[in-house]
Amino acid sequence: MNSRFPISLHILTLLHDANGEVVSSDYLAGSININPVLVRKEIINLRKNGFVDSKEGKGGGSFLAKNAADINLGEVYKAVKTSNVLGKNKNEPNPNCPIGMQINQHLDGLRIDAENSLIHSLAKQTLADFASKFR
Amino acid sequence: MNSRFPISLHILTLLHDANGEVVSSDYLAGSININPVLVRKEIINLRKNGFVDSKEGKGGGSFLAKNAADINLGEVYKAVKTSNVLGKNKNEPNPNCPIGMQINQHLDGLRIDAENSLIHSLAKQTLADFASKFR
DNA sequence: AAAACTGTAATAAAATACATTACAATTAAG
DNA sequence: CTTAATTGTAATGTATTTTATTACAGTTTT
Repeated sequence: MNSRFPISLHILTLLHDANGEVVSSDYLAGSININPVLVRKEIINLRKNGFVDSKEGKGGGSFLAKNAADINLGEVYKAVKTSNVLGKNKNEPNPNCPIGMQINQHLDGLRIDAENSLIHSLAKQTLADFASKFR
Repeated sequence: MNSRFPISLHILTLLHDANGEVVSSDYLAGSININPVLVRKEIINLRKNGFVDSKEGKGGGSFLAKNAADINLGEVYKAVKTSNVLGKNKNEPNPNCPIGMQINQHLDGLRIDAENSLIHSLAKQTLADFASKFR
């Protein structure tokens, strides 16, 4: 598992806190404690998903592109998710085994349900809700 | 993300299918298409959790130690889970940043809820239910 | 023109996951 | 009582994924 979700949410929370002011990738990276290049890559994704926008050049940086109340954490999860929640074996199971030949379709069923529950749980909170927990 | 959940569930399904007969790690590995040593390691964990038992020596192998109707998939998940569902950054966020200093506790809150939903979703099915989908 | 940024590619390092080899210990069966 | 089949386990190697680093072109502000 990578740490894209915590990183993205950390970025969004900092941007929310900045109240519309642009924030540099160096500042974000300093709070998260990771390399600024990773932050910029993650911001590309957040931008692609319409959560943030950025300004190039001196004094540039990123800022929220939507109201924090209109970003729910389920959407954030969907925007960053790469791997399967339940894990996935990349070796094909034995097609000559009656169990092996069918298991992937049944595992997929489980995964879809599990992922929906997880997203549903996250979607109960917006970025505004999450940010309001900080004091 | 590793593939311990699919591997464990595959093992359990095969053992269920074997109707109490012992099944060798070589046979299990052949259906899953992974190395038998990995299967044996995974079986150690399944045994530790009371799901299976094994017999050493010639003609040995593993078998279910509980009724398949008494193993729910949420328990299986809990038995194999290693990583955090939402991912976790192992670098400590900046303790001098008001957001950085508090974010982990709030991420933990999210993770607990998300993980509970996921486990709850899996717990709707027992191994018997899962195995009954194969035909 | 200089400075402070973003965007992006390329490469390296570190961490994790999986595979393989090897062999001792156990058990069954002739 | 020897052989064969199996588990248990350690040690090591390989592949994959994740993160970090370096470098620099392009953009914008001052």
